[in-house]
Formats: sequence, C-alpha cells, structure tokens
Amino acid sequence: MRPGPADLRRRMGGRCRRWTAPREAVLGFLSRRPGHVSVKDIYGSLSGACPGIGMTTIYRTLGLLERTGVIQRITLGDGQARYEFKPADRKSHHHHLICLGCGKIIDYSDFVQEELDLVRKTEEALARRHGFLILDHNIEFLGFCGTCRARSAGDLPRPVPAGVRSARKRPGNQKERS
Amino acid sequence: MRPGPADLRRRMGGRCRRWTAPREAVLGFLSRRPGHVSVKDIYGSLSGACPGIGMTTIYRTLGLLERTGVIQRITLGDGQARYEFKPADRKSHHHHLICLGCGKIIDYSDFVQEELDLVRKTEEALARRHGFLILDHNIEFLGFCGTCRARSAGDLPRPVPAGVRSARKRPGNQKERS
DNA sequence: ATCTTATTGATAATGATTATCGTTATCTAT
DNA sequence: ATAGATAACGATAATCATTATCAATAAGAT
Ligand SMILES: [Mn+2]
Ligand SMILES: [Mn+2]
Ligand SMILES: [Zn+2]
Ligand SMILES: [Zn+2]
Repeated sequence: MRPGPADLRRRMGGRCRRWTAPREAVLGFLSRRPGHVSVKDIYGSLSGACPGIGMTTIYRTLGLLERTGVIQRITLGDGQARYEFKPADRKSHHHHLICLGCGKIIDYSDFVQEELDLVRKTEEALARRHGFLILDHNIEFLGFCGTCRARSAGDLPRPVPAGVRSARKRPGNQKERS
Repeated sequence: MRPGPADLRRRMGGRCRRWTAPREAVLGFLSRRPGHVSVKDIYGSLSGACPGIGMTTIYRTLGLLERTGVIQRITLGDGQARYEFKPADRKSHHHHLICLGCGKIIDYSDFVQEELDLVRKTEEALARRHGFLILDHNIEFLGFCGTCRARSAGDLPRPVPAGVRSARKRPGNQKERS
C-alpha cells in the first residue's frame, strides 16, 4: 500500500515549519511514481494537483526533501538531475550501456537477482574497508553497438577509409537517451 | 614511466583525423596529472603548453578523448564535470567511492571476487541481449565517508547536508576536492 | 480574526556546456 | 617543398538547468 498524505507529512518530521500544497503535491507525485523523474516531469504533471506551481518552488521543495532524506537525487551526467522516492526497497533502478561510436545510451534494468546480490556484497566489503555508508551506485558499460560495430568492420573508426572521402558522416548524436 | 607525446598520439589510434597542439596539450596535461580534474583546471593550466587555447576546444577535445576511451568523465552532481586519465595498463584499473557529503573521491582497486564476477557475467549478458561489443566499464558507489557520517549523526533540522550541491554557493573559496 | 513570517512564484541572474561561423593550420597529394 | 581540401580552432552568441531576488501570499500560532 502506498503512503497517504498524512504518512508523507509525518515522514517530514519537524524538518519544515509549514506543510503546504506544493510540498504535498511534489512529494505525493514522487511517492506514487517511482523511477528517475526529472524536474520537468514533475512540473508537467502537477497541473492537476497544484495548478500554478512555479519551477522555483519545485526546485526548493526537492532540495528540502533531499536534505530530509525522503527522496534521492541522481545525476546521470546528461545535465539534468533526476529524483526518486526512497522507499525501503530499491526498485526501478537501471544501469547504462553506452556506445563509444555513436554515443547512444541504453538503459537496462533487467537485472538478474544474482547481480543484485553481488552488488550488495560489494557494498558490504567497501563499507567495511573504507568506512563508508553506501547509499547508491552507478554502473555503466562502454562499447560499440551493433550498428557501429558493423560499420567499422571490427575495427574502430578509421580517419579516412583510404579512398572514400565523401560519405562517413557521424550518425545519431551523443545526447540521446532511451 | 609516463607516456610521452608519441605514446599519447598512438593511443588515439586512427580515431581522429588530425593531431593538433591543443589535443596534445590537453591529453598531455591529463596524463601527467592523474586525479579528477575540472575543465577550468585544464584551462588554467594550459597557458604554457598551449597559449591562447579556447574553452570550446577543451570541451571538444575532452569529448573526443572520452569517446575514444582514453579518459573518463566523472559527474559529481555539482554542475561541473571532472575528467581522469585512464592509463593503458590493466593494473591501474580502479572504481570510485564518492562521498555525497564532502565530495571526496576514493580510488579503490581491491575488488572482491564478487565484483569481478559481476562485471564478467553482466558483460556477457549485455553483449548477448543488446548486440554490444563491450570494452570497458565505469562503476561508482555513492555514500557518506566516516567524517561526514559522524557530522550528520543528529537527526533534527540540519540546514545543510553540506555537500556537493552547495559547493557552488560559495564562490569565494573554491576548495579543491580530491 | 489577527499577526508573524515561512513560503511562494514571477522574474532576473548565474554558470556550465553547446552551437555558429569565419579563420587557421594539418595532412595528403602533387 | 607547394598547394589544395577541409578538419580543427577559437571568439562569440545561444541554450539550458539551476539559483538568487523580492514583493505578495497564506500556514500556523495567539
Ligand atoms: Mn541506475
Ligand atoms: Mn579515479
Ligand atoms: Zn553505436
Ligand atoms: Zn565525506
């Protein structure tokens, strides 16, 4: 069962002086939409719950929630932050597969249970050795996608294919996300 | 022994069409200053090696080097990217342990057996599922170091988790983190 | 109901990164 | 060595996410 308004507010404890509609709306939205949500996602989805809410308020509220520890901010490196409601169990987490040839990024989340166990063990070992409290991780694999692999015939992009000079424009661009 | 100009250029292979002074300067600087370097660090340190170099060229070169796999980009979430040279030898391979409180980054290479298994198995699965040729990976764990953990031991209104995101708020004294 | 002031939101400002575009200089082929 | 094609450069303007201001609003206490 998902937490109701009263639960959410209670979870904020005494960390804020006034509980307002915008705060209720932002936290409520995040709590019922787990995943990696951008500020624009939130802004675009709050016309019903809190009409007229401003971007500034969303940013401020996210900061508050993050400091309180109710949500977590994740930076993918694409220039905009994502936020995620922090329940006890981790869900809807994904890693990245990045093509060095065309820059395409694939989000994959079909983990094996085995993989999750291994991550946990690593976390424990690191916590023990370095005295860290580990909260999250980022994992990305780099390589070449099928298209780029076929184009370069097993080799990495050559400067000039030794004869052809017109073709060979770099396809897609490096900031996609799927 | 650190790599000389010829080594650096060779390592770029045929992945760029022309080898220029700015590229030599940027890659050379990164190769002899291992660590986690910001764009401004590079810009400010290249007056000798390449006078008059422009920010634009630095950004473009860093993109090229990253796509080639010679350097690695690290996004702390404080609004500016950091870069790190990746030595050619396998021995110096390491992962990152990042403190969300003070921004400190720990390079660790004392992997547990589970971590090596995780990497190998995941690579196989991803190659099969998505048709990728996987060449490398970046793994980072996020959390709080011992110092920061002790500091935030209290549970009441902490005005600031003092960290990565507020680093920009103090334009006066930019403390170098490493 | 009144008062205090925490919070809001329209707006301007900041700062990192990217797009333009005319100029420069690297590389290849004479 | 020379010349030509054009990859790469760099000054500048443009984007884009995030912050700072500040007058107006409304939550919570009395
Ligand atoms: Mn993830
Ligand atoms: Mn490192
Ligand atoms: Zn590709
Ligand atoms: Zn710390």
